[in-house]
Amino acid sequence: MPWPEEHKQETRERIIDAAATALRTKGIDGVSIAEIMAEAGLTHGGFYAHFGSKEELVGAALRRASSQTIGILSKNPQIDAVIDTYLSTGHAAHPEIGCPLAAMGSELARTGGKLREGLAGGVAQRIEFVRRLLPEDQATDENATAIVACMLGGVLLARLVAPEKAEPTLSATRSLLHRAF
Amino acid sequence: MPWPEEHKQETRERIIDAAATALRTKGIDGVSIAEIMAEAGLTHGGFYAHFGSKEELVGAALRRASSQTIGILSKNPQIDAVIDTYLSTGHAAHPEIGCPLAAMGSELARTGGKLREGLAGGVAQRIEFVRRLLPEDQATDENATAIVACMLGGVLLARLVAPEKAEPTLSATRSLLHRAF
DNA sequence: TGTACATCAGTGAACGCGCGTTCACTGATGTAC
DNA sequence: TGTACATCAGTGAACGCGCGTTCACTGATGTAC
Repeated sequence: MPWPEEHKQETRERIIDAAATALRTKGIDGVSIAEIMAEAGLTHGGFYAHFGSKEELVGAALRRASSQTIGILSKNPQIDAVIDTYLSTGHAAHPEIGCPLAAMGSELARTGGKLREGLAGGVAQRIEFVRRLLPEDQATDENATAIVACMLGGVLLARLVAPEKAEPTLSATRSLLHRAF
Repeated sequence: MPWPEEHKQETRERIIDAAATALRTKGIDGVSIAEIMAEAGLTHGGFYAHFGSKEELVGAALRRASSQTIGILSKNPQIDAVIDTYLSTGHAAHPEIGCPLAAMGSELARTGGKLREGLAGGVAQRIEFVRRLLPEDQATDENATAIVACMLGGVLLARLVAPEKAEPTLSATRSLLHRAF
């Protein structure tokens, strides 16, 4: 083989990373393949040597972004810390490295096909992650689901209000969740 | 004047209504001016006699959709009823007649300019609406904000999970909010 | 060790297509005589 | 009352443009001798 075995795989990873960032910044329709490839240091023509379609890349980037988010939240595996990290000013201000559901949720809710399936799996994983952090007598699917929903809504709303209202919005949602659990 | 005074205004209203529905169904980038005009029974060429740009129409449609949502929620002006109506299966299943923040939230969070300003106003109105419904000792901006955030997140998450998990997701969020207020 | 070669990751021009926007035109309407 | 007219809401062809996708080609690389 004329090229090092892992070379193509590394390029693929670089494209996925670029896509994971760009998609969360500009949305699925807001970013072009050419833009993502340029970000990865390539030209757009080579794209289809790595992925069958834009949708396939979006799926891979979504999984990557989900893993990153759970990874960050896992650094402090306590329910209060997870709530505070997710509902932090930093997260609200930086969708490009944050939760893909908060960054692209309403677009994702509209998609069908393979994207949809991967999505449901990612959400289930997220809920399970939260459930395991709850005290034993509260560790239900129901409670974990409600927490994930409220965290998601808190960050999304913080991004929708006027900038000076972002932190109060996050704080209000944190208070509600801390009071409830 | 060769045409009845109110004729053009009525056409404009029809376009806004068509846009308010189409945008919530397919998103801002997912729907074209031609599509909206056809839905209103017109051809695309006439669009610019009514609006200066697509963005201007989106702004008008957003205000329309927000009013519709508050209108529906106002039918039962009690906090428990509002929570149950917003977090209902019907709302989750019908974004096209529901809350525009839940239907287009992540796209809207990315917009700038005039759309952004109108948005912040709409959200503030929503929070104020909820605050007035709270019992006097709880009627704070903070509490109302947290409730709006959680309702928004609950519906969005219900649309992201597998269909059979939608109702449990809504129910879990309703429980949390009823317990907290 | 040095060179010719086969491989294939990446390049860049090109393709149809649908979009937002523009504009010359049409034809339904109320008004003036 | 009937007719010619001015108005302007709406039509439909056309425009640039950027998109996802395709494909013939290039050139950097490891291998065989």
